[in-house]
Amino acid sequence: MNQKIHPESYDDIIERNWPEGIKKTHQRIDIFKILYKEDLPISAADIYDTLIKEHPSEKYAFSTIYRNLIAFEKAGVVTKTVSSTEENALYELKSGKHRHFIICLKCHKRIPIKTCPLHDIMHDIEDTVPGFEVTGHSLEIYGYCNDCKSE
Amino acid sequence: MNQKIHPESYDDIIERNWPEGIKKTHQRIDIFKILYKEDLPISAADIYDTLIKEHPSEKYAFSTIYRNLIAFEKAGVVTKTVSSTEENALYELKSGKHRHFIICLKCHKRIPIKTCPLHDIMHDIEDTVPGFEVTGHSLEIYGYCNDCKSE
DNA sequence: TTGGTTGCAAAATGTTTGCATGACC
DNA sequence: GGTCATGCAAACATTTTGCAACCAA
Repeated sequence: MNQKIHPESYDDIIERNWPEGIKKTHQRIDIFKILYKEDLPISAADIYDTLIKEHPSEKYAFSTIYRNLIAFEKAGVVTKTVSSTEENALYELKSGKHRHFIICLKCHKRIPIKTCPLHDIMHDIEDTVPGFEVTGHSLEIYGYCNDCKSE
Repeated sequence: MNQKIHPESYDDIIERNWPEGIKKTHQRIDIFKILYKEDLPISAADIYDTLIKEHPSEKYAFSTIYRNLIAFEKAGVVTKTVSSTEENALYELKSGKHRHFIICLKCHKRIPIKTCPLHDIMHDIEDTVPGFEVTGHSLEIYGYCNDCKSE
């Protein structure tokens, strides 16, 4: 979602991706843009910091950020995740593509992996618990990245 | 770890499984027994409730529980997990066996699955990010259990 | 005896909520 | 203009920390 295809203004992008039934306020547009530009899961605090950095004259309340992340999530355009390497929740724009991360336990860098290792075996998993209807999964791979493993 | 092989007192079990370098206090022994008997990941609040139910005359502080869970974790006998279906951390005794759960999104029941779907493909995952040294992973399967899916 | 552990209270953290003001359609 | 969203402050829940009293080794 972060590849530049054509010179296209953010206004157009927002226009095409804006969720149904969510009123456009400048705060919501600002938050949406940050999520769009970031492409990686980020925390509410990250969003707040970016907001005040990009719009020093504006005011933003944490409650606004949280309320809107919840609103975006309910509208189906944002995914919330918790991770053992982070002490607070992370949010990302739902891009359509199913994605997992390989995460460095030292520097907490998150690298998306191209394919889902579980894609071909989801049915087998469902069979392991009779009557259970599987709808999804979460997966994180841990270890040490090239920069951190030497120490 | 919860199968009954021989009549064996908890004292013996504690004795054989007690971590190195951790002083035995009755609080720690009580917490350890609860984790041993429970076998599923439980929260600090669950442990507290069980403690005061099983030992109504004793006093326990949450700080003691948290401090000792951290101590057990550092000593390598307890695993802490965070989950998107729970708003607080869960703790379980490290049983040696690698385990994942299939979790109902409605009733939050956690059912261990017998095998690790990633077991045979961990090397492939490591190859997807050059230079990364994979040490572990977390996986949770979500859906609706037999009792909840009908509604 | 003595250093580690406990209970208590208070602090810290991340997140949510109540409410009056303000902004979007 | 009416309704919904915002900022602020306070509430909230979980977890952490400081400290004096206590207990296990």
